[in-house]
Parts: sequence; structure tokens; C-alpha cells
Amino acid sequence: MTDVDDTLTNVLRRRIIDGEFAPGTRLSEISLAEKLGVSRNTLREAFRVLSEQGLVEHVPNRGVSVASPTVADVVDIYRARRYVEPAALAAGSPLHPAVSAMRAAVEQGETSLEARDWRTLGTANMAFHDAIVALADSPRLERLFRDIAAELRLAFLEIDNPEALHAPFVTRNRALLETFLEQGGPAAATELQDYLVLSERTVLGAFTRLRH
Amino acid sequence: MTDVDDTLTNVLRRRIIDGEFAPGTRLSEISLAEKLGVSRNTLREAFRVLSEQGLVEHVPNRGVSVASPTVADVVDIYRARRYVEPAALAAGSPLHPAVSAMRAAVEQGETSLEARDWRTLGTANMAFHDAIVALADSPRLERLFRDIAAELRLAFLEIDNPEALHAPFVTRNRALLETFLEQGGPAAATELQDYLVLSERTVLGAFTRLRH
DNA sequence: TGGCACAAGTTGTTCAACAATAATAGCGGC
DNA sequence: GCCGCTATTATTGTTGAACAACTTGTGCCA
Repeated sequence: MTDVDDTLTNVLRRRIIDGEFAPGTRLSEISLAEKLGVSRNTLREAFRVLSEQGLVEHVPNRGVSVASPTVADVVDIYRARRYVEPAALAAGSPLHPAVSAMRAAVEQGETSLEARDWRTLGTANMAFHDAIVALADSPRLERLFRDIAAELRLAFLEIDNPEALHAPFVTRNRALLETFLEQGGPAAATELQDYLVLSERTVLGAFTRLRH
Repeated sequence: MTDVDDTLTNVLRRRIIDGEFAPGTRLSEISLAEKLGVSRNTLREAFRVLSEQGLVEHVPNRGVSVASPTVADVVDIYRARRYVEPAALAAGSPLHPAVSAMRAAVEQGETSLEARDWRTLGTANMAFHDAIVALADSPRLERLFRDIAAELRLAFLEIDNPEALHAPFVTRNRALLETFLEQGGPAAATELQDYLVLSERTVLGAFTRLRH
């Protein structure tokens, strides 16, 4: 759970996701390398993989900036989620190890909701869906979801109403987990479809309202 | 269609997929940089993105080698394909621009089969599935498939019987396209499910026979 | 044979430099 | 004042060299 991979790439990754650099911010090679205490070359190597992961946008001769997801990006992210998550849930076994991760995420979400700790709540919600994807036992699909989730968090960062964004889904996560355990994967999958449609609508609403 | 992006990354990518470096080959930074006429630093940057795409394997302090897919990798690749491709086909519209790409790929495949040009045939078959994924209009799913397809080609490279690998699917592609156009997406999707199961079995058979 | 120190080679990282490109400022003309 | 052009400045792209850190292979010695 705790990711203590201290490679430069992961450090940058975490800092970006944590909102240290706002989406759209230009990341100057010289100043950032200096601030991180590494050389330009190693920083550039890290930039290449972050760019490949979609966290950072690279324009030739103009450097990299923190990705700033557009409405089209959000739509595409949810499209990909609808392809992967419900199918993983439908075929998943209630005995799969990832189920305990789902349960842990639900409980963490409930705790965070009570504490009104929106950042932790957002992380917990994401962990819940990550566990759903893990049901598929597919490293490649997990990688896709990891990248997609990171991008989505960037979109979340631009919305300054985290409560509306995350709070409504705590009870839904709990309900979805129970459906999965008591009624099986296919029933949970259809419930997740609706869930994702609602989630997309929530995000897009806040998003377009923001870009007004 | 013709990819003439001459970035170092793409040059390397093409050469690896074309089998210039056999899977598992160690790619020495010094000698390869010299051979390509670039510096070690820029080569390393290219390595980072190829590694992120799964085409190349990076082990700290031991450099990179051309990825050599295992049986588990092939299984996972087909699992991911079964998640994405049938769903894209099921929801796809016969009026989508990608349909013409599907048709072109089918015809190219038939031509290559007649000419017994297995390499081109393999490319055409991949283009067919690429077009299926394109039906989904999702850049992220297309990216996933692009990476997956490249990995699969590496697996193909290790199998020295390309005819058995590619030829049987020319008529199946034609049939699948007709099912899609005449009976619609969902019917084609179930046909594609069986197709992929068969394809996986073909590859895995040749693969395990190879590793004996 | 088995273990150990040493040597050779490779990768990881840094630094300094310069070319190529993009952004900025200033200037002249209208 | 404002527009368009040129010159300056800043940033990225790439190179080459250097050295530390790590792996691997070799030969020595017990």
C-alpha cells in the first residue's frame, strides 16, 4: 500500500498528484533540477516516463508542463473505466485477495468521511476502484488504470469542491461491495455501470462549471 | 498509416518490432549509441519510454534488454484483448470511419496471404484489430492496444512458423467484418470472443512447444 | 573445489558546453 | 498609439567527458 519507491520518477509523480504543481504549470528543467538536487539529464529521463504515463505534457522545444485534463480527457477516462471496471467486477471472484483491499478501502473511506478529510477520502475511493481492477489479475489492465487514475486526480485538483466530488460515493462503495458479495459479480457490474455514469456526470458538471 | 515519426524512440521501436534485435538481447548503451550515432544520454531517454511501453525491460544497474514475453505475458495480453476488443466491436457503429480501415486490413491480409508474405500478413492482421479498437474512439484504449500489440509481435518473433500463426485468421477476419456489417456489433462481439480464444490457443501452443 | 579479492566492464549520474528553437524586448515606420 | 520586423534572451535538445556505484568474470589461495 505505502509506496516508498524513491526513484525520481515516483517522487515527481507523488508531488504532482498531491497538487504541489498545479495542472498546466510549466516545469522548467533548470530550476526544477536545481530544486530537486538532480541533474538536468536525470530529470529529463523522469519526464519521459511521466509523459508516457500522461501525467505531464511534453511539447518539443517548449518543455513539459503538468497535464491539465480537458473535458474530452475526462470523457475518455470514464469511457475506459466503463470498459474495464464492470467487466473485472463481473468476472471477479468473492474469494479473490483484492476483495479485502476493497473492504479496507470502503472502511477507510467511511473513516475519512467522518473526519471530513477529503484528500484521504479521494485516495480511499481511488483505492476501491483500483482493487476492483485488481480482481482481473491483469498487470496490463492495472497499469492502464493506474495511469488513468492519476490523470483523473489531476482533474480533481482543479475542482475546488472535493466534498461534493467524493463524499456521495462512500455509501455507494459500501453498497457495491455488498452487492458483489451477496448477489455476485454480474449484479454488481450493472450497479457499477450506473455508478460510473453518475460519477462522470458529477465530475463533468463541476468541471464545465469551472471552465464556465 | 505510414509512421514516419523519426524520433529516436520510434526508430528503435520499429527496429525492435521488425526483429532486428531478438527478444532478450541485451542493448548495450555504449555500442548501441555509437551504432545509432546518438549520445548515451539521448539513447537512455528513449529507453525510458520504450520501457514504459513494455517493449524493453530495464533492470537497475544491469541495463535494458529487448522484452521477451513469457507465457504469463501472452495470457495477460489476451486477457486484456478480450476485455477491450469485443466490447469495442459490440458498441461500434458500422458507419464509423475505422470500418474502412478494417476493410482495408482484411484486403491487405488476403493479398499478403496469396503472396505468402507472412510479415506483411502479420502487420495486416494487427491493423485489423487496431481498427476494431479504434471503433471505441478512445485514445487511452488505443494506446493500451498499441503497447499490447507491440509486445505480442515480440512473442510472434520467437515463433518461427509465421504461416500457422497468421494465415488461419485471414478468412476469419473477413467473416468477422461481414458479421459486423450484416448482423451488427453484438453478434460480431461474440464471434470475436471465440476468435480470440482460438488465437490465444494458437499462440500459446506454438509458444510452449518452443520453450519445450 | 570453494571462497575471496581483484580487475574489467557497464550503468547511473553529473557537469559543462553548444546548437536549435521559442519567447521577449526594443525599435523604426506608419 | 500601434503594427511589424529584428535583435536579444531564455529554454530546450544534444553531445562528450568524467567519475562513482554496481555486476560480472578471473585468477589466486587455501
